[in-house]
Amino acid sequence: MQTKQNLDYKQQARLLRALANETRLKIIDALSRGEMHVGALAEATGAEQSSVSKHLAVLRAVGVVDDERRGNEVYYRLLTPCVVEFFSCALRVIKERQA
Amino acid sequence: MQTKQNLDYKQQARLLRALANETRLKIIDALSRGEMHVGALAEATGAEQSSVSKHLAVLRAVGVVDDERRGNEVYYRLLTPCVVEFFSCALRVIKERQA
DNA sequence: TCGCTATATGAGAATAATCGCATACTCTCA
DNA sequence: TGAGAGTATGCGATTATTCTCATATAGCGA
Repeated sequence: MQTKQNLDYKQQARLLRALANETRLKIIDALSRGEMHVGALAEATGAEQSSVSKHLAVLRAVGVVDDERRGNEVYYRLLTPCVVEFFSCALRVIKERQA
Repeated sequence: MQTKQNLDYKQQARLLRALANETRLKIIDALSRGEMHVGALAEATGAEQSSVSKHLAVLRAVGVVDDERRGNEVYYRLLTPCVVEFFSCALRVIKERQA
């Protein structure tokens, strides 16, 4: 029998994989300061539009972001701000490693 | 010029990639309850010894775990307990997504 | 030293992630 | 309806990740 625990590991890994990309981290960081549309995110991250669009799809698939079309543009926002807390831990780990 | 920010994204992504694997999550979870040697981790995770050993190398490379040999066995322990905090957020994201 | 146990490492195959380019889709406005 | 802007998607090439099996290394006790 597949335990509930195992399912959690699978889903957690899936979420972490979604976060484990430099461009997606930049996107999340940008969105942590407020919603943005795709073009602005492309500019903010320095990545191609189609690439940003794909990264956003990954983040949306795991429920980290949300999108809303307004006219021609599609605005994205961070659904789960606690994701940003990840990074304070990440920075601590990185700092400790350097020490 | 490569900014400090960009380096941070790169390192954060590296750390997240190290965490983004089901078996490694199981390992971290097991270690959060106390140090364990490789064989015990293999049994706890249900993965092969050589596989566990490689996963441990990945975690060690990013500074999340530490190892110490005692006789024939090598004991691993979690260096950065805050990593476990990741998961409360992860679970929240997953729960919110299901809602 | 020899045999045994525990762990680590290497090679190769299979799978997954990423990127760039081209193109399709969607909405607005004239 | 047609043009143009903004966004999404499909495809192929490249690179990264993961697994398994075989082998190497390290320490133990006889």
